Amino acid sequence: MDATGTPQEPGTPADGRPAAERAGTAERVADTLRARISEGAFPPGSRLSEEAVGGDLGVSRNTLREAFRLLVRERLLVHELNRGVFVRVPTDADVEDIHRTRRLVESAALRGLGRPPYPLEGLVDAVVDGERAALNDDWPAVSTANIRFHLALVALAGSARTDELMRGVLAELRLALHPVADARALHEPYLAGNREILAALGAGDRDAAERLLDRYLDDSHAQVTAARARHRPPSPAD
Amino acid sequence: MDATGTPQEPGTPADGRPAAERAGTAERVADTLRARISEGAFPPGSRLSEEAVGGDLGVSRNTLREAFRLLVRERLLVHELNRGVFVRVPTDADVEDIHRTRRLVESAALRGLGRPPYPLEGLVDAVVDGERAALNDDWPAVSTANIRFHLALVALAGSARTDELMRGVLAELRLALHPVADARALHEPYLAGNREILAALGAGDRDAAERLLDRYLDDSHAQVTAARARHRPPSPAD
DNA sequence: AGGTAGGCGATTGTTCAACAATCCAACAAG
DNA sequence: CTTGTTGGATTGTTGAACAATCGCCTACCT
Repeated sequence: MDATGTPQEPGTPADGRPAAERAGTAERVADTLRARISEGAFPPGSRLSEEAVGGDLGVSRNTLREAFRLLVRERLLVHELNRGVFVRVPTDADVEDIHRTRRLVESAALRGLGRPPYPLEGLVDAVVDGERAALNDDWPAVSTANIRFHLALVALAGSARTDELMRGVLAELRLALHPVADARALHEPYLAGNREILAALGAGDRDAAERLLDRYLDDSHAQVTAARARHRPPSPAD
Repeated sequence: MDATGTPQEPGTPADGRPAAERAGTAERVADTLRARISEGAFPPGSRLSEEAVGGDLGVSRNTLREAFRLLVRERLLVHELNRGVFVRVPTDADVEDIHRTRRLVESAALRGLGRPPYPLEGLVDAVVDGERAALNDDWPAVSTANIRFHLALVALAGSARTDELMRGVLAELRLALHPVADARALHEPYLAGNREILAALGAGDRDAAERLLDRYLDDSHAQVTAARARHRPPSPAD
């Protein structure tokens, strides 16, 4: 009946969340919804009806509403009183704020590094995965690997709270990128960029890495904004 | 019956949250609980019974549970499955991570400043309020002003997401500080420190401000940790 | 014809009551 | 003293009910 509906158990929620303690139904539902949103099953702007989603996932309205609250707080959903919850539609101002935050945090993570060598395993893995995905023309996977690269970069600062901030911000960025179809032109350039940053860090040259990162963020912001403008629904004013 | 219970409407939630859109019952309950926790009505470690709190505030269990989820996500409460929600008891590791985050973000906020002059109104207000509160021996208010000072400092970076991170982190810090009774020894030294930082910024000397801030954070971490150790329940291992 | 008030269906907001699952402390048995 | 059991209390989750609100459609009035 509800073949796709029963919320399967994501041993580890696949997004990297530690899942410190046993999960209740609400958080499992939230995990499921988070995954569906980020993979585009619910495009930005779409409404999530309590009845429809609840029936689909096989949970009651009350439990579902608890899950909604969680996702609203992570800015994946917005809640309009008496109108329901919608998948967030990030604005250009959001994209700008996201990049401001990234610049602040990622730069600071590099600047705070001590003396080399640095523990770069996470970065290496992300770069390798990204390049492999590119060979397979799997551009969503390239995007995921890119996000993992920057998460690993922030992880060098060694702060759980900062990591979580970044996880949220990058999830938002993915949301902002969703309407862009041809992910290739958008993600391909950064494969080389990430490898360069990694190489600089491997050589112990923190300052060079910071300069590269700064350029990366400038490029990213410009590219993302341009791509979004290109893919904006044709101006409805005729 | 529930004289103190009825959740009054906090026009603006007093904590500085913008309250972008109309608030539902759950978020109002969350605001009330947040206030009560930060003012110590619910000390860290205490359990929040659904029945008791729900009856006190005059809301149903379901609505209350929605509010609980919100506060769990901001790390003010912890949720143990089938056991209920408890006011968070920050560990020394938490205090360390909090300071790591503060150092990362606050330093980056200063470093990202452009050319002087800087918009320092928020910082000035916080310093003035703090000094006035000190004259009145109102040390909790001094603590609040100190938090406002550092929030204003981060606000110089101009990122809403960063501001929100900091709001949460500083609320956690207040929680970690709660068991410490004599707030005076803890907060008094920072009055002068904050004024120094403000003076450096007023003079346009960003680097000096950064050095002062760094020293402040070192001091703060050491002092907070020491004070917490002093006020820890006598070690039960004999 | 056109704008407006009002009605109506659908959805959310909130509460209530019920039952299952789990925990915990007290107690009984070995 | 340890172990197992039992029973009460609390949370987890559901389903149903009703109020409040929204958006649309229609009928009415000018």
